[in-house]
Amino acid sequence: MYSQTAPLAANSGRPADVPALPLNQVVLGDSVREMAALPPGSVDLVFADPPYNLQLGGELKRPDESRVDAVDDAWDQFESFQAYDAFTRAWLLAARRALKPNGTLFVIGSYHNIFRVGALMQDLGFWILNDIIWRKANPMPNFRGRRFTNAHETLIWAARSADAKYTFNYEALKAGNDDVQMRSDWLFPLCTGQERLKDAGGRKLHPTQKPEALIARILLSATKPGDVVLDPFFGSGTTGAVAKRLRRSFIGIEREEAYAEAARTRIDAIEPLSEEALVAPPSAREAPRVAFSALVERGLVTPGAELTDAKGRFRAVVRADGTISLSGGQNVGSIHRVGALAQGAEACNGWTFWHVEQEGRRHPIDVLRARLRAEMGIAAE
Amino acid sequence: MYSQTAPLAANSGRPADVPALPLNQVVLGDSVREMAALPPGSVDLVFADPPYNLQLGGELKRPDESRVDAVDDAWDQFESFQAYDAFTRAWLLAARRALKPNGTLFVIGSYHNIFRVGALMQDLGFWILNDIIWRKANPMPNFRGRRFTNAHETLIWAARSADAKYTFNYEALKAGNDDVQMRSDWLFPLCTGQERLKDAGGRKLHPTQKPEALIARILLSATKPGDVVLDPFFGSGTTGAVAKRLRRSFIGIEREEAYAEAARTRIDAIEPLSEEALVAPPSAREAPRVAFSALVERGLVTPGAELTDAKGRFRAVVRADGTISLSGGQNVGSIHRVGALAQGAEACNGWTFWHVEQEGRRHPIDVLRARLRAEMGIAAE
DNA sequence: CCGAGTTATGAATCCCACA
DNA sequence: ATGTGGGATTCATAACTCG
Repeated sequence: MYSQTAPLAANSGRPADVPALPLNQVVLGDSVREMAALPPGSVDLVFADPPYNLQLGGELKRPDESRVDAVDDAWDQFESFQAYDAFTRAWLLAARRALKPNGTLFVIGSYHNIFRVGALMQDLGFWILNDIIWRKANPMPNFRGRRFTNAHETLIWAARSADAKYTFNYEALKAGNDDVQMRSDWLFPLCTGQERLKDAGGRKLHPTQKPEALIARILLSATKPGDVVLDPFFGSGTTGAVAKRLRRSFIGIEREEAYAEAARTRIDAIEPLSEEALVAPPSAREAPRVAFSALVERGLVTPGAELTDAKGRFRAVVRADGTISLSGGQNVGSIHRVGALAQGAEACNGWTFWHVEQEGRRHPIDVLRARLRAEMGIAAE
Repeated sequence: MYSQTAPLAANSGRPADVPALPLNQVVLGDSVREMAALPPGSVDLVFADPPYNLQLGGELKRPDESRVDAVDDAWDQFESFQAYDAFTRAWLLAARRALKPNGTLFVIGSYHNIFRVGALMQDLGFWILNDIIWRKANPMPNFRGRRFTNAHETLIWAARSADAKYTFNYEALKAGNDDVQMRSDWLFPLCTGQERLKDAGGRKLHPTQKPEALIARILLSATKPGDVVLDPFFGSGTTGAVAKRLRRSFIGIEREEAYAEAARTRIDAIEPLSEEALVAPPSAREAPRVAFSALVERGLVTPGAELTDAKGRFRAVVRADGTISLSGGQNVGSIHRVGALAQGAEACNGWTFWHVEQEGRRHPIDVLRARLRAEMGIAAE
């Protein structure tokens, strides 16, 4: 198919009764059955993005009355937790069989399914190395204001067994991360824009296409060039596209012909990176965003403290939850809103409007924010 | 102990055979037994930081450090996990019994135990609302360089059942977060420095003392002042200290006398915040209902007045009974229904959709409602 | 061509008081 | 318990429109 460092080695020297690996192919079929057809102990990494079993109720609308396009596909419907567990157990066992003794497994999921998956992994003897958080830079908001914005997904990284000598490219990751260790929380945007595959009607081809950057981080962390990556829920083929670009081999299993075909076309168009390009590029850092409540929580401002504007005309009291209340009224809200209310303005930057008196001097609360940012330093991203 | 909004109410009016709540006390004893001794349906929130390295009858090893022969490996793990699951199931059931029907539960854990806890919670009927990531600003590095820096812990927030009407202080959290929704990833530093309790020898008193800021975020999110918070693994008493400061009641259960005693001393020294620093900011949801007809009756809008949408595309006339009629048709109904009809939408918030022109300016009728609410508020005093 | 304004959308377990 | 209807609710990003 395309030049690889070691694809042939993976198939050479096998006995006549052991099937060949379908390297760099999209296999149409059931995950468990097709994994069972692979030679045991033959893949270096499994990346699995199984159905999440979302259990959605009715339809959900945005405040502007537009309808949220829910994941209501048949493949995400399970009768019960018991049925989901049986499904999970079956594919985990098949994946474990396909893994080399020193291979590792990544699974991604949400709170709907990840706890069940993780517990079953432990039951089956997988050895968890890390849980990893994909922090979404641009998650969908919670439209009804009834929960925290669901702004992350969870990955579990596990070795086939506790004593495995697994691959972890520690030095490369650290070098690409401004020379500090790669943490267990990763920040990436959703897969949108040009990267998102569209069908003939211009609609998204697959409801849950993952960003290539996320898969790239995984392959760069836990595989070497030429390694074999198995994805039993191939979908739109992101794993294959990234594997080809990073000069890894892949095996994709996908049940739906439409997805499999789209994935083949997608992967064919990929040009593998040059050998020397396969070093992790340094990641850029962002200015940390700090909320006023963080200042209160951290004790840089104490609840009950008084805020004033620069000239001392308006006064407000800091509350424990990070809101403030305007003196002489019952107006309570954010530093920005209350600042706007005080002035009768439509908007206000509370960070520069409000001041605190500390150590005999009055200074804007923005100074405290700067101090907190400095304290948080590297970790804030 | 200290002034609370409602501690007495929680114990009043109970039948003679129902035990009193040990409010604002540290109970020395076993979590499951002491929770079973509480009256059922009596607490608003449970915060649990369960151990994951229990030595149950010598059977259970630390999940992350057990080094056993490969031969016994799987069996031993199974035994260990089974014991841990039994322990988890027992305390989750006891906590569920102690919770009010609309109460919620927070559990914190790491990849060693959180998957088992989460799966069991689902099995027992808890309804997961969010999983929340505590991102550590200053995590301990991975010294061996064999894994990602373990830079977070996971919290699970769950209601007692799927149909519960749980407390979530959405508006306050948003206002304290620069007016954007609070996300599921929270950044806090570890508990260090002055906050960290020390024993007589100057060593840390408790191995897993949580930062007060983390607990404060939880209580401010999911409880009201005066609510009862139960912590079955009280340890150094962080939950009690934060509850007292935020004027919530607490019940702490701790097995080890040394921790219980240290917690009591710690909590006694806490001074509750002022009421002003804690009163909930007004939320639109909880604002007193004002009917549009009340505006007409009070003369803030006169019958016959014309309403338009923001851009003047739709017009309606106000009727004496508080209904409106769409111009150019015979549609009559509430401001909401007619607004929906005008746009061909399923629903519409008439308060923000319809505008009136008064004193030469066009503003939403919600402004008039706010004015009436203010008048009523003054009249009520 | 550029900038401002508008529209579209993403793995979502998303209301609640009252009759 | 079930149905009805008032009315509360969104953030980041990309694409598109228009002047």
